Amino acid sequence: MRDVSRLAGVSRMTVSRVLSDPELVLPTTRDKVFKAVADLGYVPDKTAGSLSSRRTGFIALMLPTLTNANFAAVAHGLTDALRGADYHLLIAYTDYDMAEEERQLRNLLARRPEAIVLTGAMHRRNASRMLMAADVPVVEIADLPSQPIEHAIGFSNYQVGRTAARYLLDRGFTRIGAIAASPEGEVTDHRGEERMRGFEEELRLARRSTDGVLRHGTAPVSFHHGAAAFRALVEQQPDIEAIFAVSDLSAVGAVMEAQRMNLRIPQDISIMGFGDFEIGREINPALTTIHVDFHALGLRTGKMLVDLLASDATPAPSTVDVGLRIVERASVRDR
Amino acid sequence: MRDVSRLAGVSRMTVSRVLSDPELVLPTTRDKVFKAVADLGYVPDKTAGSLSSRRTGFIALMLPTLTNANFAAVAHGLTDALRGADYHLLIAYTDYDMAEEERQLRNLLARRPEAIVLTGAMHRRNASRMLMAADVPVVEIADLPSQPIEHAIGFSNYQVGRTAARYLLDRGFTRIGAIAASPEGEVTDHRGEERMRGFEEELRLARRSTDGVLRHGTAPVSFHHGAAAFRALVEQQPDIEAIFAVSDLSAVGAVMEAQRMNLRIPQDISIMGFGDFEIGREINPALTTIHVDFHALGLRTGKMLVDLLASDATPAPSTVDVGLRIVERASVRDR
DNA sequence: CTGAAAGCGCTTACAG
DNA sequence: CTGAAAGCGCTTACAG
Repeated sequence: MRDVSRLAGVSRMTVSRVLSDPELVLPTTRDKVFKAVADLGYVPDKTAGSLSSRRTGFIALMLPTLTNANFAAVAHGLTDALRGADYHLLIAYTDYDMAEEERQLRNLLARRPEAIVLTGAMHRRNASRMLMAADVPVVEIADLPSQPIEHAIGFSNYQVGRTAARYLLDRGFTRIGAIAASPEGEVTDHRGEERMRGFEEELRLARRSTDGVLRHGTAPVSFHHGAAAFRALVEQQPDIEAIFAVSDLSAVGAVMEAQRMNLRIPQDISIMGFGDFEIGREINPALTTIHVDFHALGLRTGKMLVDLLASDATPAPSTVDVGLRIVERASVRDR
Repeated sequence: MRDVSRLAGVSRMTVSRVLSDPELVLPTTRDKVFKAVADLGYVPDKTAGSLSSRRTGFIALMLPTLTNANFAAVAHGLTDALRGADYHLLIAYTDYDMAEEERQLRNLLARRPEAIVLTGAMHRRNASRMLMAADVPVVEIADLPSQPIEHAIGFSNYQVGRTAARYLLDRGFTRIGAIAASPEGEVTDHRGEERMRGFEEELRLARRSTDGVLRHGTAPVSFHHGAAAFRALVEQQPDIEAIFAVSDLSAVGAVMEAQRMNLRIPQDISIMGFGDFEIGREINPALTTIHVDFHALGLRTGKMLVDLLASDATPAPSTVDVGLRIVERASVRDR
């Protein structure tokens, strides 16, 4: 910046002004500065700017993984909302590991983000404490927590499970099952487990057996996991009629495994998933699923953040349920 | 930090030392400081530290998208290599948009990353200039450029295309096609187009017709894109025997569309893809594809960076070809 | 082993 | 409309 100011023949203060709010400066001065900036290829140092202005322009985003299309959609939505607002996303992912969440959070905090966005509901005691002490807006997304730290935008995974079970019950099935990862593994898919809890609860309320609800293998779920869990379930419960998979990923794997086992979907077994992944629309039969608009969730979070950060007031904590929607396709029939 | 030093009864300098290299400080002093840090929940401000030490600890990573499992694998690999090395990835994605690449690069540069990693080969003039002027190591990944800016770790998409065509020719097919997005769209998939170029070249060298090489629809490719392109190609060239899709995503879409059209894979048409995505292993028939180890690519990049940043010397630019490998599964047969 | 001084490259808050 | 001074929260480079 010193070089720029020398070349333009103005003070460093004037360079700073031209770069942050050109309107404040006389056009002739302004142009000299722009020319010097261009000639030198000068890019201002935001680290110094952040320290000085006490505004880093960082928004921290912590997700379990980037490999999941729905979480990626959240990141895209957030980016879209933030575009033009001059915030930079600081992305971290935990690989579904709570200890890693804590470690990452500390790293993130050291960068002094102006807001923190993370998947909600499950945090270690220490992580929660750090979050509360952070003194910046915290938004928990995706999973709606029973006790939000501050703001929350998401949906209830428990309701996903109940909705799925209700849907299958309404189709007239009586022998209903579900597949998910075992919560005993090295990593736990808390969101999937919540869906299972809701699913089982709805079955119990309908006085149906939960014997077909199978926790199998380790998280995170995948196509392959779904295939293996499906086979295990069908071997255990040969007369099962309808299955809910906690993710479209495992549901698609289940459909593929069914083909290999010469089971017809949905004539022999109905299958539904969760998440409305693109692949579910393309397979044969197309997958019935539960849809949550993750991109919109990210967008909404971003917009809320922009408003929040623009105002001086500290608004009351808010919780927004973005809801969910059953997408009926061909993989579930009426009994 | 001032609060910590007061509480511990030492100078701020001592606090700084305890936090960066505890060995330098007497155990009794050290413990007082640790206690004060814990009591206050103090997290050092890296923005200030960066400015002062002239080391931000940021490594910039710019990718076309986060939604692609292979690019996500690169990011994971990089993270894995950097774990413990106390670097923080600053991730940006361009959505396959060259203008956005330039904009993002400027944002990234303002954060003073200590190294820049980005997908190679295609950059705007301005972006290239900024990269050369950046005065930090630049690593181009995935796509091996003909004229690397500095370091490069990746593979040749042109070779992918040639390898695919060679493989199908060796199986004895004569009526061979390919599907990709049209480069005329709003965004261009340069990598896919390179694969197509290599594919066409190999066909030409074998004196085969390239009439079955179809560019259809807009990038980025997807399951749905593959389904549509496959249908279009088969309608144009009903006697096509074997097809290369520039991505497993479109290849899987093609297999699904074939099922809907009652075409048997591979008895009626053979299909192969690129990228070895998980879904390709699960579908029926399993997909023959070309595999590149993207996680290893990310790992290798990260390790190279750690070495590079640890040494004072400026090593000569290096180019590493990680190669590729055909994975034979059931979707291609011998003619 | 510990601390006082200077400074990183900006912006804030004044002053003129 | 422009500039000189002070300071953001750390680390570097000395000194003792």
